[in-house]
Amino acid sequence: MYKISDFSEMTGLSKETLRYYAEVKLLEPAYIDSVNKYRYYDDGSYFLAILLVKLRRLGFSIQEMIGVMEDESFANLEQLLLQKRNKITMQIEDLYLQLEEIDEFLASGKENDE
Amino acid sequence: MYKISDFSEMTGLSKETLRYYAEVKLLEPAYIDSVNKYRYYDDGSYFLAILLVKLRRLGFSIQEMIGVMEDESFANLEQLLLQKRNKITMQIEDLYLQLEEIDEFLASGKENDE
DNA sequence: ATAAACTGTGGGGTACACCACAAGGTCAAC
DNA sequence: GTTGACCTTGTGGTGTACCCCACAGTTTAT
Repeated sequence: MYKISDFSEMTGLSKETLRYYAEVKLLEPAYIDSVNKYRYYDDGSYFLAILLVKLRRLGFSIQEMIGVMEDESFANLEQLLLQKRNKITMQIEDLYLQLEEIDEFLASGKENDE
Repeated sequence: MYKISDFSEMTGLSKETLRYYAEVKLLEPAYIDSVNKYRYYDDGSYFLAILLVKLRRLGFSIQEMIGVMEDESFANLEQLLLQKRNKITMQIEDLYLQLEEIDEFLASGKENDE
């Protein structure tokens, strides 16, 4: 069982982030001392935390990560990853459209200059 | 001179947005009645508002738009558009990296499954 | 003159993902 | 057993780009 500071160092998640994740029920401590309210994490928490760190790097939002964690078997993880893939693909398309619009704007500017 | 409601309809910017743009000094009314504090916009405002609507569609943030408006001659508009283009290009690259990471994650998941 | 329609300011709220205190209780080490 | 490091909760703040509401003053039309 690790106290929050140790666990923070192990995972790279700040203490505030860990408290926040507990608050939003994204990653709840394995055990909370009923007397002093200290949060204790275990190796299972560690596994989950590492997964969260990865997902965060992949651009998952808190809500999306909660979606992942809700399914304890992670049977849907692949599905969710594919969904995320699609989202990103759409974002890329949107950005390409913005690029095109900027290029059009630039082109129209040139015309007016001449 | 147009009152805020008329100007809102002309430009497609909501009254709240117009007040907000005035507050952040992005688009200030041409004239403010010193007695009743009514905001009045003119055709110059209209030209600027239309530009803002366009820039907004191009993904410009408020700060970026303020950057555009600070230069009354718009001599730097092209530069700023090119900068924005670069930003978007970088965002696209980041998203591609995320895609790759997801693909790697998916691939590693497959391995573990078998 | 009066009512409807308009305007202003000020304040609060939204979503996101935390960070930064402060005040008070607790634990570990010596 | 005391000191210092640690933990808790609670509150407030960050930045973005607004929206919404109440209350009060103003203008416009009849």
